[in-house]
Amino acid sequence: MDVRDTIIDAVRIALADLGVDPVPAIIQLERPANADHGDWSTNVALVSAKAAGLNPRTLGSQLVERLESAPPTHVVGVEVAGPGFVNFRLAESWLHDVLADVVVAGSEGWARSDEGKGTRVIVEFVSANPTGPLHAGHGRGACYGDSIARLYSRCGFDVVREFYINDRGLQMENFAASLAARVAGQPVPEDGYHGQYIVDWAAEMIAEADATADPMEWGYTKALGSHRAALEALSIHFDSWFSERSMIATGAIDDTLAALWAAGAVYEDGGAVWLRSTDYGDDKDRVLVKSDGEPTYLMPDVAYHRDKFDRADLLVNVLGADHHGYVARMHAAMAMLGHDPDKLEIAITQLVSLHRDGCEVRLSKRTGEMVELAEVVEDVGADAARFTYLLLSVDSPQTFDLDLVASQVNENPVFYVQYAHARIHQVVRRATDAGINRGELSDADFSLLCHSRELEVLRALHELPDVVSRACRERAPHQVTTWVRNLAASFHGFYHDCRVLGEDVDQPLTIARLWLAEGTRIGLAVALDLLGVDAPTEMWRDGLVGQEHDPVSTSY
RNA sequence: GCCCUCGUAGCUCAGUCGGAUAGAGCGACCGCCUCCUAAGCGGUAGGCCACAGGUUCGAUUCCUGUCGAGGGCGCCA
Repeated sequence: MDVRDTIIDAVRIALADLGVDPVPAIIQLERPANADHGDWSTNVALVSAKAAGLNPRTLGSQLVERLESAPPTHVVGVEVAGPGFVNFRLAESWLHDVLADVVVAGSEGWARSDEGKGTRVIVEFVSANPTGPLHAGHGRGACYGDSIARLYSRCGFDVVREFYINDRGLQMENFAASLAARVAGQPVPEDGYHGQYIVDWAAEMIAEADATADPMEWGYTKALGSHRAALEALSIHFDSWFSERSMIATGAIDDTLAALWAAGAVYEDGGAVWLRSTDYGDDKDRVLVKSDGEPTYLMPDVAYHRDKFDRADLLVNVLGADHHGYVARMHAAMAMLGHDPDKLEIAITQLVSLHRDGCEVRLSKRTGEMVELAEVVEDVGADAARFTYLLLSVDSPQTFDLDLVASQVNENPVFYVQYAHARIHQVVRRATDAGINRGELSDADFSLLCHSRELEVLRALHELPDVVSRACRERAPHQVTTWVRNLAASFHGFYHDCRVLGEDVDQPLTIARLWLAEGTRIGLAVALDLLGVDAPTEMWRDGLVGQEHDPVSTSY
């Protein structure tokens, strides 16, 4: 049982004994910023003062009296402070119990939960049109979407990663026309795609000497292949690629339109079919079928989401901020089809702006100015790219300075974290060489871990389950990034100040510290896995290769 | 004009489910390798948490407004 639950239960009983009615449903217990305020603190006396008919300080004092008479496990001090906070001081033994919990759970079990209770969730992300390569901006949504999928999995959801392919419509036609024009040696149409890649792909098409190839089909295959390759380079794998065209074949689009008519959700005006999205808070009604009889992008999209609701309990879409306007209309459409719009969660990522040579590069396939995602990954490496994309909250716009990132690859915080992991493996190897093994958990004496550096690492490890749970709930993988940087910092501090091996370290302490390293390894492994970043067992900086090390392993 | 996100140290950003003295990295300055990888550790300097009101015992955090930045407002996607 987590020490917090023990304390909260004791507080609840004490409040009831004092006649506080009602006892608050939620009793907040938090770790004070200031160590002088103890290990854990509750504001319950401030919150419940009115219900108790006492001033907060008095209620706090009475609580302290009660709690001191029968202190919960690990609690060695209770006091009232400030305006009425009740602060708990704990014996270090509570952190030693945490370490035991961590190593018993292992990297499979620690910070894994059942919160999702098997809820089926489809995370749809990237979903870039197959009209050109992915650019650096797509990388953010790609890494973000994959990481929240990992978080959902770890929290007990049943997750499908899905890529929706807009493989028909006006943009596809423009793309095909652009490709065809280049193949024929003619200028690209005004509203076509003007990127260099069109030139390159046209040349490839000619080189393949398949004159009969349909530019749309050839280009579609080419673009999708390039998407897969770029994502693969980031270790992002989709479980499902859902084709817009497939819904024409299955009749899903027609069925959906019929369902909308039946629900009174649409009307005809000026030869077009409109969705009554204003009934559900949208700015204006939206066209589903154009007056020329062609569907807009929205029509198949509505059908697609209807299909997803047949397959899952919760839909999560990752979209760039430039698609924000889409939220209200899709919620409206789902509500009108009888689905709970709250089960369609749309995560908006603020845009990535790219700088190269000191200038901003606008990312647009249509104008042709772009930096390919594959190029970024090649330049900085998959781990640095992923970590960088997941460094910030997606609510903040991100500036990616290619020159800076490329020149400072070795200063990327990802290496700081990975190095902590590599150090752990290194010290274990050294211990093994010296004939020292952690042995059985039950033989270790964790009470020897009382250095402030050691306790700091243990406190960080204790936080991980909460961090993961919250990061999942808030769909905020950057919280994991922040946490793992902090764990790495605590570990490096420990490693610097506390020697694990050596003649001046008693064997029981060495053993206890090896277990601490193992606990840290588990924390790093769990967090890095959630971020999709490798946890290398060794890293050697160029030029620092020791003679006992194989130069081949210099890049981890 | 309306909608979304944001405004925190010189720079890039955490923190904000309301809590006690607001943090990190980079940059600047000063230190630490006879010792498990110095890809490491420590110290100093640096803040009207954009501004103004409101709610509260308590606001950087919640609400309203103002200013500023980015994005959106198409029978494109």
